[in-house]
Amino acid sequence: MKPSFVTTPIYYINARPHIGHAYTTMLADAVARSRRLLGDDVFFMTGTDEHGQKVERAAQKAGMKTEMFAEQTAAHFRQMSRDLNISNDDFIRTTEPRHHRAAQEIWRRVAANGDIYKGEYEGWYCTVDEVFVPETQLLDGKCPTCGGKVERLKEESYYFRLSKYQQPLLDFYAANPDFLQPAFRLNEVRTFVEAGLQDLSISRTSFSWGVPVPDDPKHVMYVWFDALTNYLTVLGFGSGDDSRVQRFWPTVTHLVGKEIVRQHALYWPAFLMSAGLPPPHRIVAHGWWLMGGAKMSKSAGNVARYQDYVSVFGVDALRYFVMREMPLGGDANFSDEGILTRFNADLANDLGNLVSRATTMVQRYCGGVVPESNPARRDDLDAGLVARIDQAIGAVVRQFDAIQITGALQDAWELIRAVNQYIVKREPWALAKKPEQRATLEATLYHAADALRVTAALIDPVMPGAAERIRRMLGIQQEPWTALKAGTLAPGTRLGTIEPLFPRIEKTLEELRAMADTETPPPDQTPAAQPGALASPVAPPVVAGAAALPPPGPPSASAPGATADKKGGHDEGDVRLSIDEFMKVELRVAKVLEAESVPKSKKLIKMRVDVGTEQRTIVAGIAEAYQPDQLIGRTIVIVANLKPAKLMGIESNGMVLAASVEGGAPTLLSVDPSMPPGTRVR
RNA sequence: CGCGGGGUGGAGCAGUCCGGUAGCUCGUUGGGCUCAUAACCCAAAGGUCGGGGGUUCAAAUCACCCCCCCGCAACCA
Repeated sequence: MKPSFVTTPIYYINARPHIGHAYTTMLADAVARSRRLLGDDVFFMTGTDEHGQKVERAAQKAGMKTEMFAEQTAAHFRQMSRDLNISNDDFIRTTEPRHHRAAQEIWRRVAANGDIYKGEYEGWYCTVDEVFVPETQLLDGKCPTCGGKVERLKEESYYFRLSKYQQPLLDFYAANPDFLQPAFRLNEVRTFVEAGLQDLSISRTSFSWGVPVPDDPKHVMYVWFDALTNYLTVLGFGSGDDSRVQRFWPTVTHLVGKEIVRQHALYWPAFLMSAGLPPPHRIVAHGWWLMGGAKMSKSAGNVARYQDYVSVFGVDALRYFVMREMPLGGDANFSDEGILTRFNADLANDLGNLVSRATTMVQRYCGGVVPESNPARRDDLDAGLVARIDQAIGAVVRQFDAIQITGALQDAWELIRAVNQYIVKREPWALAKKPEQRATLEATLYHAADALRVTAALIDPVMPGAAERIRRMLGIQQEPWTALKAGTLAPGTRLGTIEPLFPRIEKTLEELRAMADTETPPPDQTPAAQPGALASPVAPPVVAGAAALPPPGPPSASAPGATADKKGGHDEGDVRLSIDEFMKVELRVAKVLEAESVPKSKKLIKMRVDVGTEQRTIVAGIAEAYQPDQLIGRTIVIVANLKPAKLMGIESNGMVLAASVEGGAPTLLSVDPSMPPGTRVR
């Protein structure tokens, strides 16, 4: 058997899993399942990336031991694999001893090759916040977040000689044009490499939550050096038994989001080359899910939870939707309308209804036993369908092989439509009334059932639950794609219990939206991914509705989502301010004296304003809505006692008040020009 | 000239590399059928392929110019 290693990225545990994580994982699962059906010996992994200062901090903030915190958040990702019916063979956590051993072994090999040297990482360090602050963000030499002092700090750090691999990488790309898909991504990476590579800082001493550097334990490995090696850890690298490394490396398909292409297509091959290992065979970069055309973000309140869609539509339907809707590489829109339409049109009307009508007729006209189709008596219609089935098998398998899952599903659905056409042309319900047509009736039902068998096999990687249910209805077992062809369903097979595969969802979007206002299920409730166990009559909780739906009118855009978020999330109780707290904010009337746009900036306008006692400079992000000339002479409201901030190198002393819809253009607040500058607003 | 993606019937997309009848799903309209989940099947309407000139016998597709969206980066205090 041909070895095939399939990976998701390991997910950083600073956030709960959302639709983006779910997508990568479902995509990888579909790839892994298709490889198995193609006869490959598959090893499929996913996992969590748990090291780094952010995790250490988050744990402190939560008042937990870092180990406990990591354990707890990693569990959400483990749960995600179960919820989504993921067939992973391993789940790696970078905090596991086996991973520490593997990462250290890679380090040693890279070091032995002379590619690691000790240097100094130098930068401005804020002792209060305990972070390095980029030079450009400094304010008067002070920390922009806390206003505290920063000091020039040199931290001892190990460096990886990435620069040495510039030419080897370029040679590798040239020799392996299919290494990264889609192809235009490889162009981007190549351009980046050609621009020249800096050596990479790969250790830190300023925190300790990481993999200790061999022979120098005050250092821990920094970000990607540690994380990327997980792909070898799961193969047993560094464990003393490298049989699986031998077998599966480098026949790997790394599924990644477009935001981490550089790490996988550049750092990772360089690390491997240095360690004397071959680079990975294939990296596949997918795009992002947009919500109502906009990027998902917590502040916009439009982060989709995969759980909501699973609870309303079922795992298979969610898997189908994302695979069908997003062609590889590009971005796509995630919307309630989209998934509802796909569900009813493709799953219920086309596939579900076909299964229903075909099995019902076998039940009714043939006593629930698959009849026979005499090859000698087949006519053109039969032969056409048989050919059509074989053609679909070839096309779908080819598409899966190229990871064109959207196309594979399109081809599978063309078959489904062809079967529906075949049934209508044959009119088995009419044949059943004429005893002399018995043979034709049986042939028709045989071919319809046979087509269902093939359909189940073809959708298996994307909808394993639905595929299995179709097989149970037909009374058959899973079969590999390698032997898949039309006409091999055994006559005499007794059907199982017939059940609706994907019952139509008659609810309107409004009703689905309304559900978004009901309670979120308790996070730990585990409805063990029942394939097709659709929305029970009991309130199927929360479609991310309000959040996911594109705003019909601007003003309410993000509000419902934010509300839902609060309800489902952890509210800290009463967030309202006391009057004293509010009075700390010093709002004052100001008059704009001068205004000019900040060069090279898109949004910023620099203004000189009169605040009564003094004049000061304020930078505001309103250039998309106002010309500088329009501002001069206006009487506006500013926050006068805000800490200064540096924007595009200009220090801003205060903040202009403006109303703005999420993502929309701001409208300045103004007061009657008769109010003198400096007047307090309260 | 910062980097990149995109603009194709009402909606969402494919086609663009390798020029030659503009394709798919949803929606709309009319018809057929009654096995099936008010499903299925057939047919029709609906497009200056963002704009402009250019190359060509022929341009959605190639080269050039322009317009407009959307990301990313640097700047939403």
